Amino acid sequence: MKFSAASPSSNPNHSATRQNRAQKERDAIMADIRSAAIAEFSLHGLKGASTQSIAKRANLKQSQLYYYISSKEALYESLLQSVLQDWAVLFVFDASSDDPATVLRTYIRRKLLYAFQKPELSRIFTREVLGGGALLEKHWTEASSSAQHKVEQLEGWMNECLIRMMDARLLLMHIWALTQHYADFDIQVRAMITGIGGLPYDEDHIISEVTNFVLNACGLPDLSA
Amino acid sequence: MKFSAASPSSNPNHSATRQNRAQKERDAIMADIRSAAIAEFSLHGLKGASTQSIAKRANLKQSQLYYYISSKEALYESLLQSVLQDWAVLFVFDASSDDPATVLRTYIRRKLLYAFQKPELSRIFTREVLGGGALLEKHWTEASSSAQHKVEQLEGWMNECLIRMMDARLLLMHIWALTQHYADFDIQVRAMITGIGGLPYDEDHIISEVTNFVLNACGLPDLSA
Amino acid sequence: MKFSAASPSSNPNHSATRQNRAQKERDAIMADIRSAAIAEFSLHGLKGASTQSIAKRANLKQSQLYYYISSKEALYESLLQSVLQDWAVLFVFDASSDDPATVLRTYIRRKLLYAFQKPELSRIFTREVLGGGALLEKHWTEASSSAQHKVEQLEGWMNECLIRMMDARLLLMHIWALTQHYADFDIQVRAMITGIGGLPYDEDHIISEVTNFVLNACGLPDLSA
Amino acid sequence: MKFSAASPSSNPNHSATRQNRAQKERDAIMADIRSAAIAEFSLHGLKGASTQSIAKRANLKQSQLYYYISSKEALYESLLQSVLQDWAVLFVFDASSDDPATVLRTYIRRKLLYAFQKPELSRIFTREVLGGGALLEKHWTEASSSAQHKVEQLEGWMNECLIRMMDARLLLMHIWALTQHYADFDIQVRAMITGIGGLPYDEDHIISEVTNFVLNACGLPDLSA
DNA sequence: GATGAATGAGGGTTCATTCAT
DNA sequence: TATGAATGAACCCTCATTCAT
Repeated sequence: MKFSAASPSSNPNHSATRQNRAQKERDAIMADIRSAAIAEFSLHGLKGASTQSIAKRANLKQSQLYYYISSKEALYESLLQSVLQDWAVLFVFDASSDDPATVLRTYIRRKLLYAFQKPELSRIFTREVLGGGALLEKHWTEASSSAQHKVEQLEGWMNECLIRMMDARLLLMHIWALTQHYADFDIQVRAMITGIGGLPYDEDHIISEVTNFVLNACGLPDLSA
Repeated sequence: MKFSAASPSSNPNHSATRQNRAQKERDAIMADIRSAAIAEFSLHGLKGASTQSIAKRANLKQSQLYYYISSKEALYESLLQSVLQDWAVLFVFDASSDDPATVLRTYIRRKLLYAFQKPELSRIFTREVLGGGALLEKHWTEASSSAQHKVEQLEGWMNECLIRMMDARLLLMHIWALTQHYADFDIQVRAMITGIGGLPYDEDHIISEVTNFVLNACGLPDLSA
Repeated sequence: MKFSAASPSSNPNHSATRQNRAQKERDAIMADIRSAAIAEFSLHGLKGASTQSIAKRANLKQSQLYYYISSKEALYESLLQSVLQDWAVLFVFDASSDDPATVLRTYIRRKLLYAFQKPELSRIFTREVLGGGALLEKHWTEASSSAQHKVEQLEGWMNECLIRMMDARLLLMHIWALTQHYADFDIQVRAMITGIGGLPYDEDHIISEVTNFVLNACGLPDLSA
Repeated sequence: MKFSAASPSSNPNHSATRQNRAQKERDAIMADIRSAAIAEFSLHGLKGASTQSIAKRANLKQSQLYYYISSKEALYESLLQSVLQDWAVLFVFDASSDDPATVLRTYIRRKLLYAFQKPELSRIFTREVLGGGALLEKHWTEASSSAQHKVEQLEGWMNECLIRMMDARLLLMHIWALTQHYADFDIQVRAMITGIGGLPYDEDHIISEVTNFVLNACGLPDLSA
């Protein structure tokens, strides 16, 4: 770094390379820590997860862990922020279409895919919510206005009679509940609840079922059936 | 002790009465403990909740607590069983009617009322699920067959074309997700998510919105609208 | 306790006695802890002293210690307050006399006796001062007004030409420095400083020397010489 | 590195120059470390101060620090020795005069100036003394004989009736206590003690007051008054 | 049955120091 | 020489549970 200005390209700079490598190492370790933390926090929550377990899962000693993080709480909060940031992107209605069915279809699909791919992060969020959501308020803000936006669009469609008249805020919440469910509840648990073990829960199948469920609920009979 | 003033000598049946009263006292204390435990476990989970806080919330000393419970885990498990038992009753389709709309309406109403009245117990269940549900398997069984039952009834309705054709197991799950949501997510958090603070979330309003949502999703247009 | 109203004296009450004994036990243990803490804090300061050592010195396990105290800092602060309270009493000019020599003589004697008897407590104070005295401000207040009082009395004497004219605040401070010295510096260290080991530092001798030193400094030639 | 721009090739005497410079650099860093250590040790003591804070205050990494010191204790001891060496010089009666007043005046002035200029070093000494002074014995020796010397001179004056008759060793100690006080006790703390906040504690004023105090105590009425 | 006390394990975090590069 | 990383001990404190009275 100190030398990067001196010889930018002529000298295949030693220390810069080394630092680069070190940075990569560090990033890799940080990634390990984050994923270990996601696993542990998602299973046990902030209080219940131990830095011990997180360290072990990341192949570090407990004291090594503190070389990379400043505190358990800080680590937790940063993960929480990750979900919220991810969602700030997903929680958006596609502006490229005006058709309610299309917009909702895309929205639900995205939300579910995220749930399938990162169920653990999602669960950290839910756990936080169960605990009262004290930490959420700090990092919310942006998502809030996004929700307001969507509510208005839904209300617009209702006024144009494009979808069934209903409480738009609750509609949004229902979609949220349906999709979030597939992150929070493990395949195994879902199987238990429906009472039939070891089913082939095909993701595409779920996506289409949820989508049709919502569209029908909005008074948009699906053409696929 | 508390009773020494009541009937010191009138009743000759000493031991029986005293035992009776002791039993009542004991039950009252157990109830305190359970409700304290529900509060703490619902907020912090099994690992996160401390016997200390539970005892304090129940107006007991920590050592007194152990006269009534055998361990923190046992207490936790017994609460978990409570929810499951409660649900074994609620998770039943009313046999007195054959009309899908009526049956679903009742079912949803019951489930939501339970969510509104005992959100904390519900949350303990969700927390357990988030943790992988290891303990659930032990106490499931009965609920499982009940679910199977309902799935069959739903499929019957579909075959008779009384409700839209769809994956009955997922339908059941969607209803579950929608209703459970209102137990797990506090009013305050729901407000945050929809982005509008301090709304008057009328319970009847929610019940009717959820019901209409599901009925429409099942292809049963509501007549109330 | 619950029964103390019922039979105040007829019944040699069991639980009351037991509680009394328990209280004594507890007081004895607290005294052990305090004296252990005084020793450790006086040697190593707040940061440097470990709860481990304090516990060991008080014949307790580390976790037992926390049954009696709420935190290391709280224990430390309570000791600090002790000194200040003690001093609030000592740091007072005897009102029963108007003679400067007598008043100063008594004052110095008291201060030195305290230094000889509780040097460790005194040292905790000095250590705190060395660290900047952040905690002192919280518990000061009363001593402050007492100092102001004394300053005024000294100035009164000066105006009446009973003692030499000088900066009264500094005079007070000098007395303070001289007396405090005998608490802070161990006999052994004092010997080192004056360069002669193992002297018979007779307390009465010191008291009279310090007193004469101050009286002479105030322009009050001692009659004893 | 920092010097690579200075004289890259002009001077043929490469290694010698570089070594010279390196030495200077090293000395500069050592000075930084020492002053950082003085600050930290003076605030928190040996146990309480962390190599971390020392390194940071010296603008070094913690591991870099160990190129210059062998251990925290060694660093501490070397500082302690510094004070003692400084004092071996100051703790000396000026031989150019025979007049007690002049000698004492000079002595007190020097001691106080040192206290005002290097209060932190002084405090490290006091802290060590409070802890029992174990480390002091190792590095004492020379100061000891110097004290003995002074005691004899004081006793000489007493025998010649040039100053009041008193315990010479204690007289020396009193002077020491008075002067040391102004190093150990911060202006802020002194203000607290006298009960009047934010006063202009003029150094010259203090020097003259302390001097007069001692001279009067020795039976040498000051002429300045 | 109730209470204060005991206990050993564990949890989060910091520290002094060393090592490899 | 400088730097990030490693390490094991220590530190403050809390916990679940048991015991004696």
